[in-house]
Amino acid sequence: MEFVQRRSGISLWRQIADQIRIAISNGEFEEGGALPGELALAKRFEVNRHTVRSAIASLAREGVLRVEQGRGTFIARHTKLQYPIGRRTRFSAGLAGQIRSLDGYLKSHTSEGAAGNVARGLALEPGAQVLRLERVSSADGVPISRGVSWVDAARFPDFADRYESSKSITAVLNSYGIADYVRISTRISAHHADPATLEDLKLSPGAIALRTEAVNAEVEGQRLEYSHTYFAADRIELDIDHTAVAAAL
Amino acid sequence: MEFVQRRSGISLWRQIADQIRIAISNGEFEEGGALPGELALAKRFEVNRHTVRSAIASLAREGVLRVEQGRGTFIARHTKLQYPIGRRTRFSAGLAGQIRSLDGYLKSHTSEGAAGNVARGLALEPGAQVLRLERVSSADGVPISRGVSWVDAARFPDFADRYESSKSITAVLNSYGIADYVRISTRISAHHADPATLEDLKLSPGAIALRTEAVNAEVEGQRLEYSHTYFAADRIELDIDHTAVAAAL
DNA sequence: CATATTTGTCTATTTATCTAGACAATTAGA
DNA sequence: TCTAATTGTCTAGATAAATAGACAAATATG
Repeated sequence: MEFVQRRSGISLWRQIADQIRIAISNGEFEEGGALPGELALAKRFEVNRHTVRSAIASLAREGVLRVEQGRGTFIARHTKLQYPIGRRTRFSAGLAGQIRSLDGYLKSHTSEGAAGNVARGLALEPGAQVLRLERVSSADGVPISRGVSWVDAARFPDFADRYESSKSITAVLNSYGIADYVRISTRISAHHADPATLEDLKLSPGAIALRTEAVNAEVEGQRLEYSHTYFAADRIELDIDHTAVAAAL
Repeated sequence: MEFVQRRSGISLWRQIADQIRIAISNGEFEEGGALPGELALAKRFEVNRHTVRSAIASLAREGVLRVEQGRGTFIARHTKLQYPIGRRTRFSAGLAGQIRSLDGYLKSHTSEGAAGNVARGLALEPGAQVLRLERVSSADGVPISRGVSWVDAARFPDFADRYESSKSITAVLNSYGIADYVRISTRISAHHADPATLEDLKLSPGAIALRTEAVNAEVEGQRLEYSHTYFAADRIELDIDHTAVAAAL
């Protein structure tokens, strides 16, 4: 937590806010503990006190800091959610115990021809008809992920209707007689969030989206679902337990 | 690729550059294909032509775009490296075939008392003496990751010296008589890169670091190495193959 | 209660970013 | 060779970000 660059396209207050956020996330401050004073921070970053105040104000708006006149500035929120990924990944089960409520809504569902990556993921011919479902999930009222899923339209003709009533991929697959499924592959990347993701996850420009590209299949290998999921990187991290994968077999 | 926000702490040219980068990464343009003209982009983003030019100039400096007066602006680079992660993850082997050369250097090595997370990762008592190695790796001359590894100082007293000559964790472990090891867990998160990472990976402020926190152990479970690795998110993505994990058993 | 320390608010100034317009230089094609 | 379309360069002005300083308001402490 030391330097800021000028003329980089990122305002100084934003760079400072990012560094404070990282420091908190690294555990350099206790939850509920005090941040150094505005004058101390201004000296440390070699900027004006007002610039530090802008950074603090933005973190306070996000709920990361709590400011009290005459007393100081305090760390309000600390931890990220942990989303386990493995052969037995299930969206809702993974976060159980970490949050009080998990809800989501189906934002849109359309039928379309499979693009290259979708066709590859589902092992279909390019152009084959697939259903595209877009959903947004929130934990305790805070949006955490935006997901786009594709399934074979021929095999799951009314997938969207069934999803709308159950709100769970697992339940819908069960209703089609699929008792069990496993994840075949997960590809992870990170990007600056695109406008659609910024809006759905209520993020501000420059925020980071952790993206997973995943394929779920029946135990015998028949492809079921291909998905892109965008997580708000400042609210969640992905936890891959290789031993659990082995045990699950 | 549509909107930019003012007063967000991210300059307009930077937001536009990020969105163009995302569009290229999503495959919306052919490699070698032309970007829309500056006037068209200015209209699309509802900004002045000069603002678009700033965005293009920064992407050209990075080597993402190539600008030719009178002709247009073209996509110069396209693909990201793919770094496989699984129970048998090996740093150097994973990128074989994707790049011509892979080299790294040991930036520092020190001895220190194990902090909480390090002690947990290595299953040692907090405060136990551990070696801390910091290394930077480059593929074809472009830095792609910065890693910090910790090992038990009692068990591997001259780990750093051996690493310096072989430049490979696997080789050093072999030299200690450890023929095989497996990855127990990987935790993945994404952050704005901190100043040290920005410098080591030659990134500009606002760039994204994909971070893995990993534990490697002997097949019988004895902990060997705990590490934090920061990847330049615009140059590489992580590829988790759950089936390969199963096969490796 | 007096004092030091903290955050809050105001004004003014400087610096950086963005807009606006004009015209030059290069290229491709009719 | 002429024209249209592209990127390159320059000047000027408007808007936003950052600096500088003064003082108010709230809090904790001796």
